[in-house]
Amino acid sequence: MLSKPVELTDKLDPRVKRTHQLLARAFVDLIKEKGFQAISVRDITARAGINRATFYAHFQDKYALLDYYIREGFRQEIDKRMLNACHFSRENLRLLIVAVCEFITTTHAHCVPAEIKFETSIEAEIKAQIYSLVLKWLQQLEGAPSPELAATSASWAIYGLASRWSHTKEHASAEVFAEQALPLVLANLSLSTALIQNN
Amino acid sequence: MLSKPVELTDKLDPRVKRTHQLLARAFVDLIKEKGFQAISVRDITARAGINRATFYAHFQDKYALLDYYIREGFRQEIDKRMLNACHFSRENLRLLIVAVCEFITTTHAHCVPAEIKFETSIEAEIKAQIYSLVLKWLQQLEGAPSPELAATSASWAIYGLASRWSHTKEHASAEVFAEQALPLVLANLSLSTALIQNN
DNA sequence: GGCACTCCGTTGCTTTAACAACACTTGTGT
DNA sequence: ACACAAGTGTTGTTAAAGCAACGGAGTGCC
Repeated sequence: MLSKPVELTDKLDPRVKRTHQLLARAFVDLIKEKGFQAISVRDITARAGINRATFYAHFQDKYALLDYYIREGFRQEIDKRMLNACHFSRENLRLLIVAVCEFITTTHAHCVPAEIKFETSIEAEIKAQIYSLVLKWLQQLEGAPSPELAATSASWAIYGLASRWSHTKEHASAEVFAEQALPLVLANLSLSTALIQNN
Repeated sequence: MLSKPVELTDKLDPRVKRTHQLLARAFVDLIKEKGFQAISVRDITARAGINRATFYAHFQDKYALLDYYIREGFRQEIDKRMLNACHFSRENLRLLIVAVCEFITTTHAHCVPAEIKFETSIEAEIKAQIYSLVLKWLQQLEGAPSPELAATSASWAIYGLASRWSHTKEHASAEVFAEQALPLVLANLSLSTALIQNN
């Protein structure tokens, strides 16, 4: 169990799915109430109606649950826009930026201010997922030089831009911002525009 | 398991509680959509995310689930008004009538018209619970003659009145109706008014 | 210091749920 | 008449969750 908390969503024991859901729901509720640091594993399991020993059968500690929750949340944000099934395009890259913006704002709504663990976990997880997604896109193109470097710079740039956007008072909509950010990210990708399918 | 679906609410395996809840929730949703008759056990378990074999570990069939759902629903309606913890009084009897009215209206909201199985199950279960509650009250008084007969007539009268009320177009509020019905029920109880604590 | 308290992470054992498979009944249509 | 689907109950086996209990670590308190 400890080896693979990687959700395949389908074909997974219904009991496991339920336990994860219940824990995650109790977790976010408690975070809204007390903040992440103040929460104990006892709190989470009591709220979820799950035995404490069962918690440890699924997650190493509350930090692992946080990571899991963030990972799954962002993955769903990606799936919702069907970006995993798609190829590289200007439009899909734009949607990816929007997805990052929206995920950051929704998680910030839950997070009591200045909980660094929250921020750093989000950053690491989102960048990792952006990286692997963009890398997959670039590898499908086959004309791109050093896709690893390009994916790295893209993931950092996208997260950095979205983070700055979210911390800006009175920021524009995610859609508008994405249009602004898009050329910068495309530049970072250092792709000849010929490779990019418009729309 | 088949012997005791009597919910004690507390001190019950969390897994059992969850299974019951999930089944009940899926059940009412499906009733709203298709009506009771059209539902199969497969439908319920599929919707609830519960294995079909597990269903049969808890309930004999969908009729048993219906009974369980009604029983629990009305029991909660009683608990909500703390009538189980109380003694007999004019006010508590009034609250009991209100509880019956409200329960009937909420369940009718779920029930597609003219499903007799629904109606008859509700009637039987509610009357039984009214009976045992009123009987307990009367036995506490100790001055009441033939409490069994009195409780029987009260349960039939209360359900009958409430049922008539619910089927009347443009009926008054349950509170108003309860005030009307109260003297009739008290008469049925054939108690000397001296025994009744006012409020 | 000693004491009470709370949380942590883990263990052995028990209870419950999942799952696949089975024989059986009840239509439905061709 | 026959296959065919779809639902019903039931079974044996396996995996997950519950549970009580443990030692250990930190915290406050007198």
